[in-house]
Amino acid sequence: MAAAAANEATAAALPAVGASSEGGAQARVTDQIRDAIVRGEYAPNQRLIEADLSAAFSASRATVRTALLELAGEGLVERLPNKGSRVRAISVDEAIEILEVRIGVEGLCAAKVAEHLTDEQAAEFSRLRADMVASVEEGDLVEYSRLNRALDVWVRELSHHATASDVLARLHAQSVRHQFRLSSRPARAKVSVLEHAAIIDAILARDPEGAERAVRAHLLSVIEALREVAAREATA
Amino acid sequence: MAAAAANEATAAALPAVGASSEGGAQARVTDQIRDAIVRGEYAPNQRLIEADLSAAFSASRATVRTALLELAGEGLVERLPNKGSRVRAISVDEAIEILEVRIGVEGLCAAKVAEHLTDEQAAEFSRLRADMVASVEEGDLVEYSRLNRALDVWVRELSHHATASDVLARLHAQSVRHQFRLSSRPARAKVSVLEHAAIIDAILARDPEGAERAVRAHLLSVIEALREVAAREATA
DNA sequence: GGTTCTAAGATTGTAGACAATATCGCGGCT
DNA sequence: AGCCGCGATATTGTCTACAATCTTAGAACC
Repeated sequence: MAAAAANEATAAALPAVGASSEGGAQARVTDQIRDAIVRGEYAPNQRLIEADLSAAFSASRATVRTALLELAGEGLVERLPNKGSRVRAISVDEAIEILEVRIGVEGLCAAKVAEHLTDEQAAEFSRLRADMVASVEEGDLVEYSRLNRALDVWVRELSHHATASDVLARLHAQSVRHQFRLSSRPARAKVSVLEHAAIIDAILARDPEGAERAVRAHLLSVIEALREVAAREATA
Repeated sequence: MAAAAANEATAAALPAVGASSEGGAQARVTDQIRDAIVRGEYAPNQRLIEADLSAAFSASRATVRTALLELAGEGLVERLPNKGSRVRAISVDEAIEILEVRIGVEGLCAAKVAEHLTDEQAAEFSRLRADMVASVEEGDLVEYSRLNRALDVWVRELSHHATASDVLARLHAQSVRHQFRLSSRPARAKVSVLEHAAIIDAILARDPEGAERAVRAHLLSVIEALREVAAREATA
């Protein structure tokens, strides 16, 4: 069941890559390795030996190789020429860099959504907003985390901005591990939900610049929180 | 000479991929195909048949295949499962999308540069600014275009922001063809040089927000120009 | 005449073997 | 004892052959 949830999350994060249901050994192995990395089954910096993966997933080395190339393109795997592949480790500094880039790109998406919002979409956003507030009040952090991702995905989708979506999908996939560290802190959720509400409010008000500002404020806050957590961990 | 210039531009745009000088057939073929695409030797949407490329570059099909995977990761090649690869065509709409994303990311880079500017860097930027103005006054469009790219690369480098640099490199590689359409218009250069000067001025003033605004203004202007050119071409 | 089935051709996907390269440990030398 | 070179091993890079899949052309049929 946990595996199914992880699968779902990954599929939602990278819809462009291709349906994971079928399409030959190629896509299957790629998806399996990706899931294993995202779920943490393979640790950061762990070497990914083609022969081992080949045996583990019962596919030829050529297939595994193709999968690794693909994942390298997504930024999940690092390939050192003649030295092999390994799980790319994202340091806290890199995670912050990713968030900084997301400010601009996600801000753009939010602005686009605010600009072209239909009434039905507005209703959906209102509902999502209410659900997020409720989940935090009830202390249901996993539900809140789920809604969180849903908001991200919606904004991406409704922006109808393929380029931005691609960039965000790639960045998001890389920083899944760090997202996780924050999402489990109740105090963090209380702050975060207000910021998310502000984003939705700006979108509902059909205010592109306001949405952009709200996204920026939220991500800056996430950066700050990440810095704090990192500092605390360093001293501990 | 034109070929050498194109080569240089590509190498500068994607320094992370690896030195093109050596490193096995792998990198060589990848670079050759990339150059061929960027230079327009292979037209957009043209099919890239592995066997053909294999013969053309005297490498095995596996090597070509790996190269195509790599290029797909860079967004230059489109891979349709079981149907082959082709040169990815960037429509005007997509080019505009790319520019919109660049607003945020390049703005971030410019802000970072403005924030951490050293005196030597400031001197270099001043010189570049003067050179740009001079090249436009003399009507030397190819020189101006070169300085243009130099400014972009410098800002990326000096931002010390690996994530943003990667994203920008990828986006830039895809839109080379459209850049080209604008750079050859003298009227455009006269406007563009003012905007570039404004960006440099903000950086020299060590004003991060100003730099971000200047970048945004410039790229919005580029978008507008691209729309105009596209509209003119459509009616013609 | 048009449509659909079929078969041949073209092209990609997969597999396994071999070559090239890097890594690591051991023995000899200083 | 420490360092350097050298060989053994592990791993990736490359090649060739074969299988699967898609595309296209032609013939049979309605």
